[in-house]
Amino acid sequence: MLTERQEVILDFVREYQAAQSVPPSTREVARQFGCSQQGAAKHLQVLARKGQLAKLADGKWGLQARSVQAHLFEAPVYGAIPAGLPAMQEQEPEEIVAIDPAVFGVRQGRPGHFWFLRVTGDSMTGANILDGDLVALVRREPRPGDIIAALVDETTTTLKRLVHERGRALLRAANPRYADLAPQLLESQGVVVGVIRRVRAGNA
Amino acid sequence: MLTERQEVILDFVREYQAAQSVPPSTREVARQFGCSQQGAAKHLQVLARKGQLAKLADGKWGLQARSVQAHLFEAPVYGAIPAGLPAMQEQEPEEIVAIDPAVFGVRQGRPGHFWFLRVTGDSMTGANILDGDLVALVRREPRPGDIIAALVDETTTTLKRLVHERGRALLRAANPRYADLAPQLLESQGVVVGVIRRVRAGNA
DNA sequence: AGCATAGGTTGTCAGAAGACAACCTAGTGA
DNA sequence: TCACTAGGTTGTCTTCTGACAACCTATGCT
Repeated sequence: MLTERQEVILDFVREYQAAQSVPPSTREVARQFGCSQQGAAKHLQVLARKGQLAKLADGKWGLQARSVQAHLFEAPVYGAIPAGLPAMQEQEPEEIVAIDPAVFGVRQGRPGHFWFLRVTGDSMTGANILDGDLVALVRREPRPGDIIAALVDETTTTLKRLVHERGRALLRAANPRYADLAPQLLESQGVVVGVIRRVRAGNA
Repeated sequence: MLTERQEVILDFVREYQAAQSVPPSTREVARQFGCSQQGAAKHLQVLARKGQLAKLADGKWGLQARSVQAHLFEAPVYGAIPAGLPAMQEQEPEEIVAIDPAVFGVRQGRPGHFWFLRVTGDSMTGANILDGDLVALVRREPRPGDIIAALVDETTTTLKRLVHERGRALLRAANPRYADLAPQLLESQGVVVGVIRRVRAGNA
């Protein structure tokens, strides 16, 4: 639908508006892309015609506050983090949710600091975390008692509680059907700070 | 800290910016309050000096995008709704959370349509809703199987599942220790669409 | 009495904004 | 070949913006 050129210009407007709280002027867009004011103005008009931008109250071309803000509070949702932490940045999130991290007591951090994992399986039902739930995670050093997203076998991510017993670190599921794990190398991808569950009509 | 006059002007700027995505000009503020442009300009400068507003990239006085947006996605959290539904609007929320209702499959609605209730007690632990959780509710007609915030005795709000048995509507707790309720007059304040739980470090 | 603060006024000005007109150049499909 | 679109150019114009200067008037504190 959008050409490449239009795409990058739209991105610029988005970022500018998120940072400056005010859409860029046509001349600023022009300066950024090394073209004339009219060139930029035409692009913005085209983007507006295609529904990506709107003419705001003061005549400027920009995004509605709703759209800008959606990009400010958004946190990525992953289905699983197959490889190590560095790969997280590169991996495409399954979904994006817009929520203020402060709800979970997390101050706005760098990207990659706060993220969500969609829970699969019933290993944490004892901690009232169900299949399909979204768990909020932060990147920080896990403490005993924390529920963490742990990387085992370097392939899959599982949610387990970190416990210390007889001086050893163990991963314990909150479900008696699962045995403890005593990994050689314990890699934590994040510590659970919250749970979000969508309740559908009339489910059990 | 702020005078009355400054308070209402700040409110106007906030609302204007949330609606228009762009801060009002000094003249628009002046027009709104029936004073001169310079009168408005002075107020805005004072508000900026007091840290409530900032001078934005294009010279306008307005709020940062972060602040505007916080007011867009926010939903009220109530501890309990003592009186009937109409009173909800008037009651002061216990807290405000910023979250996109779309996370729970709710399209942005009128104010009062989407709200949160802080759960007290253990009557819904069987449905994995714990004491201290935030449940997201929407105002809509409840269907059998829904968990609803029900008003009983016209004083307190309780969370119960709506079930139909032998043609009668019952309120059933998700905890065997509580008996079913068969109220004469069933008033639903909202239907649960989601749960938010803040998980603290190392809790059980 | 003296002085700072909140709130207000009128007039004027320079700068920056978007818009318009007119024209150029590839590429693409009928 | 013709028409349409994407992308680009240079001028020029009007309108709106925030800012400045200068001054007025309460209130309230010292």
